[in-house]
Amino acid sequence: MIPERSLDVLRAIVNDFIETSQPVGSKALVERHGFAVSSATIRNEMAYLEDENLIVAPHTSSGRIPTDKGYRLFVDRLGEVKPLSISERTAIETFMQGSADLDEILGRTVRLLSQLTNQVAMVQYPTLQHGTVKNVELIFIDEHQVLVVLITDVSRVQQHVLLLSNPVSAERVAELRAKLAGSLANQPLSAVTSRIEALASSVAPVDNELLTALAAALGEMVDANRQDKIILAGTANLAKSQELRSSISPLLEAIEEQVVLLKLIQEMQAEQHGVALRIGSENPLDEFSASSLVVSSYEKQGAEVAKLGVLGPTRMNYSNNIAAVRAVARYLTEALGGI
Amino acid sequence: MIPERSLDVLRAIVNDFIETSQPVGSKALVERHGFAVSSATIRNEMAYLEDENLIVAPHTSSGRIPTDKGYRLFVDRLGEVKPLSISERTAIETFMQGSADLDEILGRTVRLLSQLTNQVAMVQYPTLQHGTVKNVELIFIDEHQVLVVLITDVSRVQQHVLLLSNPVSAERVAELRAKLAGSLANQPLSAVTSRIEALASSVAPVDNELLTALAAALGEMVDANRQDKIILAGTANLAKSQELRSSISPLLEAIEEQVVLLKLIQEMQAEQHGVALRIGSENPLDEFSASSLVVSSYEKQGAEVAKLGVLGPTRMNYSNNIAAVRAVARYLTEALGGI
DNA sequence: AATTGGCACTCAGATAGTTCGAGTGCCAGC
DNA sequence: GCTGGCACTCGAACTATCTGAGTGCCAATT
Repeated sequence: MIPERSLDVLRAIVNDFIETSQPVGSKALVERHGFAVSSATIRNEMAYLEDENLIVAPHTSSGRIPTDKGYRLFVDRLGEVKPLSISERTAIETFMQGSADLDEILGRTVRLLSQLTNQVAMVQYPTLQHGTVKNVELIFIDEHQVLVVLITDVSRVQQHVLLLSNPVSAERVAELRAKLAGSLANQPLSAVTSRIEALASSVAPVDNELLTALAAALGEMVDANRQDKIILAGTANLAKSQELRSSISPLLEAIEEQVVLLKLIQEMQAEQHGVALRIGSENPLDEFSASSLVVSSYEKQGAEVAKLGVLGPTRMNYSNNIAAVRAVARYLTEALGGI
Repeated sequence: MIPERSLDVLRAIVNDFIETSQPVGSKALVERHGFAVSSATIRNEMAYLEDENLIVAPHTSSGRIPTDKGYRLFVDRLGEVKPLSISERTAIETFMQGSADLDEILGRTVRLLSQLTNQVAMVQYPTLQHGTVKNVELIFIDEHQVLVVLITDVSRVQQHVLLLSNPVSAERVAELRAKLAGSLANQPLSAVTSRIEALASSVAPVDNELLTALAAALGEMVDANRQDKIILAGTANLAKSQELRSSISPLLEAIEEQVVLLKLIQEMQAEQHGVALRIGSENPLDEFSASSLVVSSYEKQGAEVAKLGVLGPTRMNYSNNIAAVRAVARYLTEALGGI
């Protein structure tokens, strides 16, 4: 077990390093934190922490900086998540106010999170494995085009235009719409495919092309719900961070390649505070070995729907960012309750 | 007028500098381009070009690099737009194949353009100042929520959820939908607001909240058509360019701030080759003073709908990029003809 | 009049030496 | 167990020197 005072020293080192981004030395530590011992004693502590791989000296006889393991211990045991300031709180509230549309809410959320943390913020679109159909609409555009709109229970609206080689009449579309609505309303998404198949027998053969196209489109929409896109904000913050500057290009590529990022945040499990963390080399991908991820889930009607979080250098203000991510997730959950 | 040989020298300098990104000297020029004169003569030419502000020496006695004015002269008079290679052509064709959905087409387009040019690519969503309404749909979600769907003549589909404080019945919504469809179908977008006002007198006062909300929502959607969003791809390429590296953060901010970027490309006018160019300091914004923009319009049914282009360092391969932007704009126009 | 060879000159970049000081590790003494 | 003291280390900053690519200019050549 690591003694209490050593932990105090580690905490001080992490805090100072986060603030100054300079390796921190024994003397500065004593001065800034009012330790009741001399710098020599702190040096001994530091030697011990270095043995434990919690801190490291970038070169002989310079101050120490935390290792990933050190940050990990810090967030697990030492960081108090400080509550947001009042101004931050009101910022969140005003930011979230008066938006009804899912796209707009998520857009605001991601910008808000980026502003609060000064990091790259990301918000995943709600996934709906266990969602249900609220409504399906067919809209006649012209005789070769029909618009399908799928509305799910988080007020997510998806649309797709069907292109038909055989002409179809507005009446037929209206007819099919009625059948469809009756058959699919309030069904779980997983049942959509089989329901449509069941419908196939009850419609006139002329409508077969339409129905086939419909089945394919709805299948795709349901799939798209399973693993969906991420929206980003504040990528410029990456370039501001000294430590990520050198590796910024592969990082940008990785986060632009949504699949990678989705997989990454998907497999993160919430720890304490209801927030999931990946620090530096804990990330499976090399591109992320100098970055940390702070991720939380948000909910809609009591069910987890997707994740949001921030990405930044390992030298980030964890207390702040954890608090911000948690708060924003909570506000987003709240905002989604209303739609 | 600038003599022919001086122009040859300028062309050689631009080409070499684009290739090597090193200042180019008189000796290297003679060697690489088989000029039939000695390096001393070339030096005289270079002194002349420098007087004309077409090239500049980063420091006394190093080679020269083109100025923005030099690039401008190059693209206006000296660059042949080389046709794309066959492999590039087929890449475009396969890339564009088999997509029906506007979102998907534009998404593919922007990634394609980024790949072809190795720059940041951007595609603006179609704007519809002069568009017409194809269809308006009201979809009953529950008694406090109604979904409005607006379909315009480029198969652009926009949606918005209305939140109502007073409950509304499905029947009323259906009723209003019928009226709405009759009143708005095939009307120009600009007429939407007045049409809705006209409708106000003919509906029961109970529906007033719905109608007001509807008017607001449609107004916003029409507005959104006027100046709409841009999608980006390949931002990682910014970081790869040596010359933009230092100023990458404000640049990222500027392009993430869509409004700025939209305004910028909006006011660019096509020059020769049907492509608009802004080179370095020709851009009104300081953030862009080290970058060039290559922009083209694309069309839908013979009318310009929006723009696309690339952003990169002033030291970019203009011949290539102009060709790529032009070709992609053409293919996109073609692809949009089908939907 | 244009071109050329020649030459002095400039300056960024590389290499090397020096100094400075923040910071360390360790030890003897409290 | 803590502390003051001290020798030691090494990056950063500064200076000096050298090198070579490249220039500008001029007198000689075509």
